[in-house]
Parts: sequence; C-alpha cells; structure tokens
Amino acid sequence: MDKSPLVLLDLVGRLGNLMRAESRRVGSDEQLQPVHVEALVYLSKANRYSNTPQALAEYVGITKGTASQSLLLLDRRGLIERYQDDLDRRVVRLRLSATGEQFLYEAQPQLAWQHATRNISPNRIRNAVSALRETLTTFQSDNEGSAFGDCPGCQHFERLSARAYRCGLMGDRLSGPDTRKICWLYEEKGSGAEQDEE
Amino acid sequence: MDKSPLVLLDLVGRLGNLMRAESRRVGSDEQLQPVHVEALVYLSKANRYSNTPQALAEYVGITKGTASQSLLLLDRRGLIERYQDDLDRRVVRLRLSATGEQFLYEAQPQLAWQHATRNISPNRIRNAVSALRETLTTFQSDNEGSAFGDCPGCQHFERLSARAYRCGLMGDRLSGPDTRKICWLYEEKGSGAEQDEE
DNA sequence: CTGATTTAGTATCGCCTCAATACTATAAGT
DNA sequence: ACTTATAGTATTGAGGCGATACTAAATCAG
Repeated sequence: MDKSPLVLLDLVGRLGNLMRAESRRVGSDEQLQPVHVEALVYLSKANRYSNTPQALAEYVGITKGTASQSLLLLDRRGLIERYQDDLDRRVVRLRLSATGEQFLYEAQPQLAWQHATRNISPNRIRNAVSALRETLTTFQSDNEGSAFGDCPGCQHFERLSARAYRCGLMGDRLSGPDTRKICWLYEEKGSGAEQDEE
Repeated sequence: MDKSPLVLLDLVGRLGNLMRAESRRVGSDEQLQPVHVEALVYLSKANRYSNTPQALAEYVGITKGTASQSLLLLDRRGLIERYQDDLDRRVVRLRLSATGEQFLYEAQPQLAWQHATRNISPNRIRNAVSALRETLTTFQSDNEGSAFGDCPGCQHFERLSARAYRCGLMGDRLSGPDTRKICWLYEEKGSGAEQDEE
C-alpha cells in the first residue's frame, strides 16, 4: 500500500501550521492575528466578485460570523474600507485602504515562503501546484464548497479581442489585470466532474 | 516573473485551513479542538525520540506552554498516557491510550483527504511530496527549526543486516516499523537535493 | 401589491487556544 | 559545589471561533 497521500497530507498540514505561525509573527507588530493577515492578503488579490465577507469566509475556511468580526476589526484599524454595493444593498464590498496596502508592502508576509522555494525548479513547483490544485478542487466538490480561481481556465471566460475580455456569467468586461485576480465564480472549463445545472 | 511559488503558497495555506476545519469537524463530537486532533495523529506516528511535549510543540508549531496545556487536557480525557523517562527524569513521554487509538480509528481524520487525492497518480503525488518536503526543510533551516523525518534518508541511519537497523546518533537498535515513524533527530543525508522527473 | 422565504451581514455569548511570564525540578558543565 | 541550561507546568489575559439569534434587503408566490 502506498502511503504517499498520507505523507502529502502531513506535509501540507505542517506547512500550513508554519505559515500560520509566520502570519502571526508578521502581524505581531500591528497586533494582528494570523487570520487578519490572511484576510488582507486575500483582499489584495480578490476581484470585484470576490471582495465580500462571504467570499472571504469561504476562502479562508471560517464562518461568516467570524469573518464579520475580523473585518470590523480591520476596518476600525483603518486597514480596509467597506462600502455598500449599489445593486444589492445587502452586500458589503471590501478593499484594502492605503494603510492596508502599505502594511502588506512592508510586512511581506509571503517573503519567507518564496525564499523557502528558491532551490526548487519552476517546473517542479508547477507540478506540485497542479497536484495540489486538483486535490483542492476534488475536496471542495466532495464537500460542496465553492471553487476559486482566475479567468484563464474558467468556463465563463471569453476573449473578445487581443486585449479585451469578458465574463460570460456576469456579462462584464474585464481588464487584463482583472483576469488574474481571485474569482469566486470560477468554474473549471470542461471538467468531467458531475455538473448539476439549475 | 514567475508567480508559481506564490500560487503554491496560497494553495498550501488554503488546504491547511481546510484541514484545520476538517480536524475541527472530526473532533467536535468529543469536544476536541483541531490542535488536539493533530496531537493525537502526531502521537500515533511518533517514534521513541519524538513522543515528548517538546517535539510535539515544534512539530505542530505551538509553544511548549500551549502544548503542555493541550496534553493535560488529552490526559484528563483519557486519550493519552504520560509517563516519566527513566534516564532523564525531566522528560515526559507520551503515548496514545487505547481510547485514543480507538478515537483515531473511528474518526479517521485523514479519510476525507486521502479521498481528495484519489484522482492523482501516485507519481504526481510523489513529486509534489518531494517539492514540499524540500520547501519545508529549507524553511526550517532558514529559521533554525528542527527537521523531522523518518530513517530512510537520515544520515544517522545504519543498516546492520537485512532486517536489523540502528540509529547511529543514539546507538539504539531499531525494528522495521520503528524506522518508518516520525523522528525528531532526523538529519538529511548528503544534502544533495533529490531529483525526480515525471 | 403583499406576505413568505431566502440571503448578506451583524451582535452577542462562551469556550478554549495561544503567547508570555514566571516557576519547579532535573541535568550538565566548570 | 555552584552555575547554567533544559523539560515541563501554572497562571493570566487577549482574542479567535462557532453557535445562535437577529436585521435588512432581495426575491418569489399569489
């Protein structure tokens, strides 16, 4: 019997713990908890469909109540801004404030990790990424969680011309940088997995 | 610039969060927190050099004070047993109790994850394991953390005969199963990175 | 339109993690 | 013997986190 999956699991768990410890270290100057740092990093990468408390909660794996509390704290500290959506006035949109951007720029929460992968060839990293991504997708579809991803590879993504893109689900036009941010509506293109339409 | 390392980082973080959520779910029946479940899993895999509060704390990335508290709780619940070391009477040794074994057997905290890797070929998993292991090792040596590993690949590991092994550092003889458990004294052999192609 | 249901988010509460600090007991080094 | 280092425990306080209950807005039924 091959125990590699268990070893992979263990490694991911340990690296995850160390990442949380690193987030704690990075945030300690500003009295921020690991989850706060994670939220800021997330918001720095979220697109217009994903910058809500709900999406954040799903992404980092906490309940919406907890997410709401953390976001209130970040708002009080001036690290993020919250504003109401025009179309649906129930939803709150989030963005990093200038202070928040500044914090991420100075703290570089991901630096130690980028450094830790310095000896690994880009090719091996891409292979690992692909395996982990697939694991994540499978796990989420097993547990009815939402997927997250970016436009290339999403079935709603349409290229209008060389530099003009569009999300077929929402009908919005997208800029180039937009297509590289984290999207909540991501659905894998041509996935053989069970699809249930509504 | 290649952003793959950042993506890898992000994936590991998310999977780690989901694993913690899964540990929480699994432990909720017994009122166990994620870290308690992790500790039990760790103890089920720790060898004679690693079954101490200190090693556990390093492995899961918490302080020894926190580890001590968690272990007291697990002891009160009857899930582990604690006993004194004969040679060094400062150190406490830990082992799963029958109840603890039973809990792990029934809860199967790793099942959902093994399942999530079902569509990934063993070879891709091994490649991912190798990349993540190297990341972990690099990170830990950057941060002066201890490494953990099992005998194959450790520079202190000696094979006496076909089925007899020995740890050169401690001088102990080891059984076959012993050599596959988590060891705290692990030190990587050679230091030449293990290369594997797909 | 009007009432019911669903959805996004917030408020409150209590348990428990976690780091920090201080402490004890044993071991090791001079 | 005296000092220092090491393994672990006790205590305390801030705050994450889930659970539950709540409000407000949107959607749906008729």
